[in-house]
Amino acid sequence: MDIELSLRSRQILEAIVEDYIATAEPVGSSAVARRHALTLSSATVRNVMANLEEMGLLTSPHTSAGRVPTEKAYRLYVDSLVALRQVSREEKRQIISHCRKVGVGLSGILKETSRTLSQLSNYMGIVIAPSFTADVFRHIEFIRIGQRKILAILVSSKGALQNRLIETDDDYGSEELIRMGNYLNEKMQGLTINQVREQILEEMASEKAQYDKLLARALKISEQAVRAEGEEIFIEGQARILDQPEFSDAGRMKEIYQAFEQKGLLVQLLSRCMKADGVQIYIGTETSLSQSAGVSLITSRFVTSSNTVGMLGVIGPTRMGYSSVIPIVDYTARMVSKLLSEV
Amino acid sequence: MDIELSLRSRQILEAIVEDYIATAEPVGSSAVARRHALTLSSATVRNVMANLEEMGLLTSPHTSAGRVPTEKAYRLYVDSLVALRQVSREEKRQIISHCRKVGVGLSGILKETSRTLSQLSNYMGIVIAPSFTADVFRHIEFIRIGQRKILAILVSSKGALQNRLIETDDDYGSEELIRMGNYLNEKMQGLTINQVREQILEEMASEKAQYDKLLARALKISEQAVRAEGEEIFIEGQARILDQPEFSDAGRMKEIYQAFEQKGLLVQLLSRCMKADGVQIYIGTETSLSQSAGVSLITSRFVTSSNTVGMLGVIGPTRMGYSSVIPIVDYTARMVSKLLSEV
DNA sequence: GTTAGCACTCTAAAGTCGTGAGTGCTATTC
DNA sequence: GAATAGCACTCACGACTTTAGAGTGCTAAC
Repeated sequence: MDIELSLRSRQILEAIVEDYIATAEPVGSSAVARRHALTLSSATVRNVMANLEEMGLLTSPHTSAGRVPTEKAYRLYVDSLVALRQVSREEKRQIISHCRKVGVGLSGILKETSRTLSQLSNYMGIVIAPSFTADVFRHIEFIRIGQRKILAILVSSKGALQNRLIETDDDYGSEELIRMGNYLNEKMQGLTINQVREQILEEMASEKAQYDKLLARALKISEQAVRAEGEEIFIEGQARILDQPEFSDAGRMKEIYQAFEQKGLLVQLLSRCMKADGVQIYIGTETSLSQSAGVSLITSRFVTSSNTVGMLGVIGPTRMGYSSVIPIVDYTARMVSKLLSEV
Repeated sequence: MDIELSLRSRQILEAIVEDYIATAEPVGSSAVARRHALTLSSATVRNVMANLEEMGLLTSPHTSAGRVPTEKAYRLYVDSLVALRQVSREEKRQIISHCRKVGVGLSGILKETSRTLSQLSNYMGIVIAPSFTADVFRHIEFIRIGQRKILAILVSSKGALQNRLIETDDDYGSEELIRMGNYLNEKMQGLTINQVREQILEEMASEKAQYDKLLARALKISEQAVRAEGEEIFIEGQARILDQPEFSDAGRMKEIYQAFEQKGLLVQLLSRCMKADGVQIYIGTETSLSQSAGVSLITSRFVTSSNTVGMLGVIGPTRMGYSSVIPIVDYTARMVSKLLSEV
C-alpha cells in the first residue's frame, strides 16, 4: 500500500496540500509552479499532477478547476510530508496558564482544556474524561449520612476514587451498610468495576435474591453505587467550525452537529484511540463519524495520577492545519498529564 | 401601552402570525383572505394590514412582498391571541417515560429532560440545574478516606447535599478534620453557602491566618469544599435549529452558537426567570441574548425535593410554535418537579 | 364600510454571454 | 527522453437582461 513517489512528485503534492489547506480553493498548476521555489514550468507540474490524479491522490471538482487533495493525499501528507511546527512560547504559555486557571476538580480542568484546544487550533476542542469503570475494583464503602441518604465510596485498584450520593426509598442502618460493604469487598475481588456491576445485576435476577429480602435490598443499593456515569465529554468551540468555508452551508453543518449529539459515537471512536500512545490522526472517513462531512480528528491520550486514561484532541475539517495542530495536541496532552499527576 | 384593536384586526393579526409561524414566508393579503373563514376580500384585509403596519405590528421586507409580524406582534399574540394546544397523550407519555428512563443522578435526569424538550418541540432544549450555593449553610463534615484524600459533605438548610472529593498536598488527621468541621459548623451558622465561601476567603487573607499555620491549613481545605461548581447547564438539540430556514445561513448561526458558548449569558438570563412562577416567555430582543439573531425563549422553573429551584425551557426562533411549545414546557416542568420531589 | 379593478413595484428565477482559469495534447527544445 | 512552450478546448462563474408573478396602494363603484 506504500506509494512510490519521486522527490519532485512529493514536493508538488506537499505544495498542493498546503495551498489547499491555506485557501480552501482548488489549486492549479501555475499556482504551484509560482509558489514552488524550484523553477518548474506549469506544464511540467501539470504532467506530475496528472500522475498524482491517476494514483488517487488528487481530484478535480470539474474540468477546468484546479485540483483538490483526496483523503489518501492527506494521509500521505501527515505520515511523511508534513513538517511539524514548534509550539510557540505564547502557545505554551496559554496552555499552561489555562491549565492552572481552574483550581480543583477534574471536570473543571478538562473543560478548560477543551476550550484551550479550541482557541489555539481554531477548530473544535474535545476532551473525554478518564473512564473509571474499566479499572479493577478494589474497595467499596457505604456511609449513612442522613435519613435515606447513603454515600458510596468506590476505590479502584489504581487508587482512583468515585463517590456517589444515593437517595433510597427505605432507611438503611449503619451496621447493614457495613455488612453490605464487606460482602462486596470480599466477593468482587479482581473484577473490573464494569464486571462488578454485571455480577450484581445477575445476582439481582437470581433466585436467591427473590427470597432473601435483605440481600435484595443490599444489591439494589450496590448497583446504584457502581453504575457508570455517562462518560464525561467536553466539546468547546462549536461555533468556530462555522468559520470554515466548507461548512458554511447548513446541510453539512447539520450532519456534523448531529454526529456530535450522539456522543456515543464519539466515545466509541475515542476509546479506539485510548489503546495507542502518542498523537493519533484520523482523516475523513477514517473517523467513521459521518460519511460525507469531511472532518478529521487529531487526538492524544493523557493519564491521571491514578493511571486512568483520558483522551483529548481537536476536530476540524479534513483540510486542517495539521502542521500546527498536531504539536498543540501533543503538547497539551503532555501538560495535562503532568498537571493531573502532580496533584 | 395596551393596544386597542377591533375584533377583526385581532383575528387577522392572529392569522398572519400563525401563517408566518407555519411557513416562514411573508404572508400576503389574499392568503389571509383565503385562509380566513370569515368571508372578506383581500382588499379589505389590505386596509387592515396597513393599519397594523402603522401600529408597528407588521413590517414588509420590501414593497411587493407580504408582511411579517414584528416582536410586538408576537408579544401581543402570546399574551392574548394564542390558543394553547393541549399536550397530547403521546407527548405526555414521552415526557414521563424519558423522565423515568434515567435512574439516579440529578444530572442524568436533567440531561434527559433537555433532550426530551428538544425532541418534542423541535427546537433546542435547555435545563439549568438547581443552584446549591444560594442555599443557607447548615452542616459540613470532613471524612478522611485515604492518604491525602478527604471527602467533604455539605448540607444545606433545605436538606440538599453536596459531596466533594479533595486531594490535598499534606496529610490531614481524622481529629483535625473533625475539629475543622466543628469550627465551621459553629461559625458559619445562618449564612448562605456563597457567603460562607466569602467568609473563608476573608479569613484566609486576615492577619490571624498568617501566623496560625493550623488555621491556614484548615481554611484551605474548607474553601475547596464550599467552592461553587460551574452551574450545570444542559443544552440539547443544537442541530435542530438548523432546520429553521431563517438560520440556514452561517452568519446568523454563528451568532447564536457563540451566544451559547458564553454560558454566563444564559445563566444570567435564566436566573431572571427563577424569580417568577409559571411559564415565562421572552421574545427576540427581550432575551437580551443577541441583538439580531431573533430567538425566543420559553421557560418555566421546577423544584426539587430540597426546595431548590432550577429552570427548564426551549429556545427557538421568534417564529416559534408557541401554541404547542408553551404547554409542553409547562407540563414538563410540572413532571420534573414531581419526579424530583418524589425521591 | 366594502369591494372590484388596475397600474405600479419589486423580487426571484431563468436565460444569455463574455471572461478567465485551468486543462490536455502536441510539437519543439536542450 | 525529460522539460517546456504553445494552443485549442472546456467549463464554472459573475454580470447583465428578461420575464413572471406576487403583492401593494389607490380610486371608483357598490
